[in-house]
Amino acid sequence: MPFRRKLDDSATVREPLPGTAHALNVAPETAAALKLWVVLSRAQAAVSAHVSADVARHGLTLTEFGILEALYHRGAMLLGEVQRRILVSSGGITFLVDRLVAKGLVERQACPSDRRARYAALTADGEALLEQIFPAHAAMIERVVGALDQSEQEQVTAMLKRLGHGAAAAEPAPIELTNA
Amino acid sequence: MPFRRKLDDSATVREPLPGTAHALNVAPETAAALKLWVVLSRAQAAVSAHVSADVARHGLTLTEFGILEALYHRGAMLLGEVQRRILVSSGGITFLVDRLVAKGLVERQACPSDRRARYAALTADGEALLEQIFPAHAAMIERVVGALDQSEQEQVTAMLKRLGHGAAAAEPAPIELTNA
DNA sequence: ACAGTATATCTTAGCACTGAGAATACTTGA
DNA sequence: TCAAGTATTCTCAGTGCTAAGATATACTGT
Repeated sequence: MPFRRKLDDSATVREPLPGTAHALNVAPETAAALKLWVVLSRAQAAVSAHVSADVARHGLTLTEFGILEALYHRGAMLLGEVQRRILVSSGGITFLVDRLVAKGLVERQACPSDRRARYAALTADGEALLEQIFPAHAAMIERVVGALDQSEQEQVTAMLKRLGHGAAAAEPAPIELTNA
Repeated sequence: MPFRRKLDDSATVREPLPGTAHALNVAPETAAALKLWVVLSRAQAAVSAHVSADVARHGLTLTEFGILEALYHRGAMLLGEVQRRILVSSGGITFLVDRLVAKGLVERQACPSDRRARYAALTADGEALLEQIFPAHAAMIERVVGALDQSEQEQVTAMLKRLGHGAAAAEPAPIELTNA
């Protein structure tokens, strides 16, 4: 069910009920910023939809997959490290790891030097699963972002990295995910 | 409570428990695509955190604000139009508009030519609110994306637009939000 | 006219995640 | 040595949204 959105609303003419539209009249630099925000969100959502659908076929959430991927590529990590890397709340990481443990893909391991801390690590099943699905996953992402060629992708990546760091460092209300 | 994250984990040395890290060895074009996806998500999240926090100060969700903004700048719209513009499910738009109606910011209006359809329109209160908060909101976004100068912003916007359209059009599992 | 199909919204159940607080363990300075 | 402060994880209630189905209305071909 590919669902191609129909953009022709030429079907029925429904008087648009004017309802006072306020033309966006702001300085051009403000307009550029606002447009960037909108386009950034839409692009992320569009790619995200594909990635979500892909991992959902294996019964996984995007966030769950993010954890598995992190553990696969970096090995066992403390829950707090995973949390910061995946950008979820402290409650969220507990919940997510619980779920992955229930699925038999991840296990908790005690930290020998700090008894408060716990490691999350892939089980053999988890490793096997990632080994199996990662290549197709990567290929799919490559295809979905294929509207840009590799050098364009690298350009955008570099700029978005600056943008992201700038935003994260910008004055009030940076990413507030932990609660301690 | 600005919460500056401490990135020095030099405090305690906790043996990293190797745990079989799998080096990401893929073709460079695949690596570029994967990195783009990660950076795109992080940048979006970083900006989103600011925008969310900003609208939350007025008791609004990001999505709610999106609806108000759309109605402010384009005038009354059919629920379905708002839905496609804001990218929420059909159930979601009903719920969101209900909430905005309860807050007195939006009202439903019958469509004279199609009795199934309803318009969403700002109330006088809704208009007043947006008139009051929009300028500061726009200024805040301008500041948050300020790591890029205007011409860089325009470049990124153009590329992200292509990326987003490409992704939305890419073969299986495009954005699937309605349920008909 | 009328059946069949498509469209627009609403209803209901449920899920993924957040936020605040709590329990425990580590660290540091007096 | 111990009190105060910090770090790490967990608990639990609440929130914002999605998905699937229901209902009502409109369109289309015969």
